[in-house]
Amino acid sequence: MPKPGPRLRLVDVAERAGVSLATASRALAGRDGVSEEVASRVRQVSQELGYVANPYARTLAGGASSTVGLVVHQVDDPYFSEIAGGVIQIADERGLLVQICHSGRDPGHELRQIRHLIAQRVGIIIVAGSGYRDARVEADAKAALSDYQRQGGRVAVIGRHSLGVDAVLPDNEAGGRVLAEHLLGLGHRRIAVAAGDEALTTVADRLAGVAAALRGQGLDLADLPVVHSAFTREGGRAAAERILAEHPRTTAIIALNDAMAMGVLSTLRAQRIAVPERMSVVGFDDVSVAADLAPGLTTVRLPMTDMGRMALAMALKPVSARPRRRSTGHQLVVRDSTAPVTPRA
Amino acid sequence: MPKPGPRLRLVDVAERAGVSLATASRALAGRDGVSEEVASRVRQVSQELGYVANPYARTLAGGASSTVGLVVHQVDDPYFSEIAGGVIQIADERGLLVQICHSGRDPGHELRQIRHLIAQRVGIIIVAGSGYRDARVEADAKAALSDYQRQGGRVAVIGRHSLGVDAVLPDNEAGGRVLAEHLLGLGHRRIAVAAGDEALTTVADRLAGVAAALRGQGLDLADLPVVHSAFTREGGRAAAERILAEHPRTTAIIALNDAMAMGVLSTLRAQRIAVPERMSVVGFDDVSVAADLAPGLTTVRLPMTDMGRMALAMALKPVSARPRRRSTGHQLVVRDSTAPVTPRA
DNA sequence: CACCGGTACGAAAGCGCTTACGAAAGCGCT
DNA sequence: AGCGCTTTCGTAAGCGCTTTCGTACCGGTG
Repeated sequence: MPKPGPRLRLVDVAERAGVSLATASRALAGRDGVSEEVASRVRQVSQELGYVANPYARTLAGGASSTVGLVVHQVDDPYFSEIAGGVIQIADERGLLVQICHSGRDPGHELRQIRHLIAQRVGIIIVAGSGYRDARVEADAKAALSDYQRQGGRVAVIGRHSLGVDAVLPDNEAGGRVLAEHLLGLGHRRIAVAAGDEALTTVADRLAGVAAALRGQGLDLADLPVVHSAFTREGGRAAAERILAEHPRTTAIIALNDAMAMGVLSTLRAQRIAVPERMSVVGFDDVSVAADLAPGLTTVRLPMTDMGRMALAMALKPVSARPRRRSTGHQLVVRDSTAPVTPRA
Repeated sequence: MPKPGPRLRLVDVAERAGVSLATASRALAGRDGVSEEVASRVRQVSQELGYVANPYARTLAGGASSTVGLVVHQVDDPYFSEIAGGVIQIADERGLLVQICHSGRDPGHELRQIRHLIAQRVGIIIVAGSGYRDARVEADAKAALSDYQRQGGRVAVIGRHSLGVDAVLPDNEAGGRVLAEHLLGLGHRRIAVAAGDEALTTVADRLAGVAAALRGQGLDLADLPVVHSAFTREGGRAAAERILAEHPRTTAIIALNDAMAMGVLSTLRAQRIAVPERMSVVGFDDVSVAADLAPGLTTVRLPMTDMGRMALAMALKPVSARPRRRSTGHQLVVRDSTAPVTPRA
């Protein structure tokens, strides 16, 4: 919108510095072919005048777009907003701008967002959040992104392995196993799982970890109630209600993320079921509020902020032949929502 | 970054539709001077080919930048991420992109962010979050924004009244009053306040509301402990610790936002002080997790998502001569963190 | 039938920047 | 002194779009 106005252009800076437009451009871009003396003069004049390049002109002319597009499932979910916080930290340091797009947990919309970012020629795209088990969905996204990379775009994903690009990967399976082992170690056997949308790979992976831990004790996940519902607080509430109704003797609930765990806790509170005395509950992610719930939630910590930082840092590095993968640590955080199983009345 | 590549340009669409570049541009922009027949043909071809305009070229050529810059104090604070959610909803509907900038609660950095967005020529700027009581800070921000408006930029602010632009304003004072009245009504007299950064107008306004309610009962805020600390969970913890140490007979704590309330609850839990039996606690904002805390937090609800939506909608409307103000509703939500005062041992 | 106002379209001029490409100047060498 | 090389800088050609201006053509009028 802003009309041309009397805005400062690169020519103005160049004039004031007594050099040509081209030289000024080179000097500010830090390319060589400019003597250090001239370069520093240009930089200083630019500083004094408070010059800021017009990014539209810059990008149009073939320079790098300094915008990073971040695609998340849901902006107001703490898991994603903590990741966004990390991305924004790095972006701020490098003078990049972050555009956040919301896919609303709809793979179709997500693909549209990605395509739109590409068409917009943002310089970097980061896709955060679980992949989908539907191979078609993943193939479409992969195709769009590798096309984009071929044109020089930078990409990194978080928590998604099937996209053929640099990825930051938490070990969801190990996390699930740790969680289940913790409960098994406390003596729980009647364990139920409040799982998120079945279509998500993250759900499948965490579930696989749970299954592995159970097998270690000679148990089979198939014998336990696994209720799939939305990967949100609301979904957690719904899942807990079903678990309580259909499997009243359950002594522990594994929620596959903290949002669901919060829903589970809320249902338990509503039904006046004491946690951890009558029911142990665990979550996954350790979003920052998890510590402040009552009882404090036992969960597996993922370093979301770092994950965001790592993803952007990876995307910024020179592209390598084959996709890099960095796995994040994870760590069981035991708080007050779990306790040894107690003999029931 | 993306190299020119074989991307679809407007010329391509124009050619395929058998019209000139200029006509195609007009047709897609919906300006008149194009027959409906030609216009719909162009639109259809564009659709078929999946054409997306290059926003850099478009903006450079003087079209409206379709980016909205959203400046918030802290991205990973639920208060702001819920606002962001609302902004993004509207932006998505209109095909706008949202750039979120993080000021880190530093007025200097905030001003830099605003200036940067202006220099970038984003079409719309939304500034969310409390203003500062320092007149210089507000004057600088106001100057930058009105300059921007003079050049055709659209602006709206949320929760800030001194910037001379369209604003969405919650009634912080009334909210503070309602909160204090609720506690007074429950018989509390030894009330402490966990207040945020003194430099923030929001803190001052909410405090003024509390003071007004107290006056209604013949009490004076100056006689009560008001502990200023960061407007965050961490700040809430610190404030609660000081309150407990210095005023052990306190029976109720007013936290001036939910983040602080969560910190307060966390400290109380650590010190094994039962809420609401031995201490009532109230917050402000009703962020979505407030309902899931234990005990459920009594607080004043602000419609954050709507506020984000309203702000963008206002900014999008044709500019009016004088700044518009829309006030938001607020509503006391009583949950389980407050109870009648009980005689102390 | 010449004339005019209006509408539908095309040609071309930028927007502010990056980046070939080429010119000029400095250097060491023969 | 003359040659080729490198370094430093200026000239100019776009990037893909919007928009001004001008042209062609329409129907209706005198």
